[in-house]
Formats: sequence, C-alpha cells, structure tokens
Amino acid sequence: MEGRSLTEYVVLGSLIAAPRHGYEIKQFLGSTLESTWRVSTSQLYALLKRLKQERLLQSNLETQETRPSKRVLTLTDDGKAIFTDWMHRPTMHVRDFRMEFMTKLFFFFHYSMPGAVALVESQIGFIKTRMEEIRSQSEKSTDPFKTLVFEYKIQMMAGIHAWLSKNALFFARGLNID
Amino acid sequence: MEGRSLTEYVVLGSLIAAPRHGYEIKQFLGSTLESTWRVSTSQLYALLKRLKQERLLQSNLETQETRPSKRVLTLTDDGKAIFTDWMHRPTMHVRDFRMEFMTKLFFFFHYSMPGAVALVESQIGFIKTRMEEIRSQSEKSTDPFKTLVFEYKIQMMAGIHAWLSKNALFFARGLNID
DNA sequence: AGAATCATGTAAGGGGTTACATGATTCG
DNA sequence: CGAATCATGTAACCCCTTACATGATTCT
Repeated sequence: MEGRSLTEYVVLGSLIAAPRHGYEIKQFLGSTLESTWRVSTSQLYALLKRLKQERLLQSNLETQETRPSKRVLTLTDDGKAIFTDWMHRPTMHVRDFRMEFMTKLFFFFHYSMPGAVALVESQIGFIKTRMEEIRSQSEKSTDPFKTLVFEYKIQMMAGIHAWLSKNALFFARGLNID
Repeated sequence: MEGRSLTEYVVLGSLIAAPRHGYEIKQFLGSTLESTWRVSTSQLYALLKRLKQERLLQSNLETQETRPSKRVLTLTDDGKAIFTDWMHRPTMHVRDFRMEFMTKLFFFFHYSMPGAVALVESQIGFIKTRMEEIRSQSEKSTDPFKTLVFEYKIQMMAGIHAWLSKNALFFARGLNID
C-alpha cells in the first residue's frame, strides 16, 4: 500500500469518471461499495481537504438556488496518474489483499475499465512466488509455533490463489473489455 | 475483539505468569512473538500507564544499585480475569482471526496453559456456522461483484477451517496438557 | 573508545472515530 | 407536521508512529 492509504485511492477513484461534490461521493460509495467499505462524513471532508492541498484534486464552488452551495471536486492530472498507476499494480502484502484487490476489481467493474484480466494474472504470479518463498521458510523452520504460522500463511495464499484462478479471473473476463 | 485491542491482551498476557517491568515485556515480546507482532517502546509505556489507570495492573518501583530503577508491573485480579476470559473465547470476526487466534495459541504454547484443544474446537464450530451463513447469502446474491466478495470470504473461511482441523488441532494436542 | 544494553519516558503529529452544528427543502 | 434529503463542516478524543531525551554500565 505504497505511501497512500486505500481510503485515498477510493476517493480518487470516485472522481475518475466525472467530477463530484463531497455529498455525492458519500452517496456513490454508500450505494455501491457499501458492503466492502465505509467512510464517515467527517473523515471524507477532511480527506478531500488534504487531497486538495496535495494538488491531487481541485474544487469549484457552485451556488444553487434552492439547495446549499456545493464544492465540486475534479481530479488533476497528478490525481489521475496516481489512481491509474495504482489500479494496474498488484497488491504486494497479503494482509492488504482483501480490501485493496477487491476495491480495484470494483472500479474495473463499475467503470468498465480495461486491464482487469492483466491485473488478476499478475496477482496470480505474485502470489505463487510468495507462496513458494513461505513454503521454503516453513520447511526450514524448527520452532513449532513459527511453523504453524507459516502453514497458516500458506493456506491463506492457496485460498487466494484458488479464488483468483477460479472466481476473479472469470469475473474479469466477463467484463469483456480486455 | 470486544472492546479491548489485541495489544492490550498481549501486554496482559506478558504478565500472567510472573511480574515484569516494561523493558522486560519488550524483550519478552521481541524474542518470542516477534515474527507475528510488534510494539514500539513509546506505545508500550503509554499502554502500561493506561492499564494501570484502569486497575488491570499495579506497579512497584524497584531501585537498583548499578542499573536504573525499574517499575515492576503485576496483574490485578481484574487483569487476570480479563485475560483468561479472552483466552478461552473464540474469535468472532474473521478479519481479526489471524492476529487474535495466533496470539492465543502462542500463549497456550508458551505457558503450557490448558484449554487449547477446546478453543480450537469451538473455533472450528464457529467458522463452520459462519461459512454456511455466507454460503446461503452468496447463493441468493444476484450482483456479480457482491457474489465475488462472498466467494472470497467462503474461500478464506474454508482455508481457516482446513488449517484449524489439520495444523492447529494437531499443534494444540501436541501441547499435551488438556 | 565506541557500541550495545539497561531502563523510562515525552512531544509532535497522523489518521480515524463519534458527537455536534446548521439550515433549507421536499417527501410521506 | 415531522422525517428524510441535501450539503458542509468543526471539536474532541483515541490510538499509534516517529523522533527525541537521558544516563549509567558493560561488552567488543
């Protein structure tokens, strides 16, 4: 999760297809990623402020007659680049896998973005390599507790591998855009 | 992870067999749980202060001649009860499983405490039930993305189940204390 | 002589949570 | 007529991280 948190990528991702204001981002995330993911209102506005300071997005105040005025956020080129790079990079730490990878697949799915199959494939490659590393560490281990921990990691990676090859690959292919 | 964080239980667990001072706790954790787990010095001292305020432990200043004086921490009855209860309760949220369950097994192992087999068995029961719940939700789901998420959860729970039945149960039986 | 060990902290700051504030409009 | 929706925030607090502070002793 190089430097930026998942929360930041999710907010950037909410703006990749079209500008939105804070309340709209909240609604978008609440209606789509809601099962996987949540932000509180206060955190969202704080985050938007920070991302604006970092020039990943810019804002425009729009006054409305019958409604409170709203601050419409647009991604800058930097913001777009950061999000797009992230979307095509596989997850490097197994502990982040669930949230990070699922979120990427969500955006591929929701925006019909190309590259999902390639991401799934490179993620499969990464997990295979990592699994072999842990397997060899486990074989060398003499401490029974550490071995137990290694075996757990191997089991989880085997599960991820199975899911990637079966479900995720099928899902990504079904998007029919690669 | 009812209320208290894993960090708190780990610190309480470091004191269950004998009183220790802060530096000693740090060394103990660094030499045993180090692969699974870390605390920074500053966080440890802050946490000890908080646990003392909550009366889960008490401290005694011991002056030494050739060394800086040390604050020796002892668990109170409340502290002991909170740790012991936690040790025998299965983990309720899959997201906490890895850290929480592994830590419990570590303490069972390190202190040769009885009850490991019972914990593994009740954890197996819990995960089976939870897996069936998710499976039925998954079958009802029509949204392909949500289905994908459900299938991931099922895959992970199946992995946990396999590891519990194979590795963890064997490990717990090997402790030869139940 | 310099590094590591023993021993306990403070200070600043980051990121997240919960609670609170405001105020018009539109739906049931 | 009250509840939900639209819209944006502030304030306080919690936990954790990183950096800094101190100072004697013992190992290399």
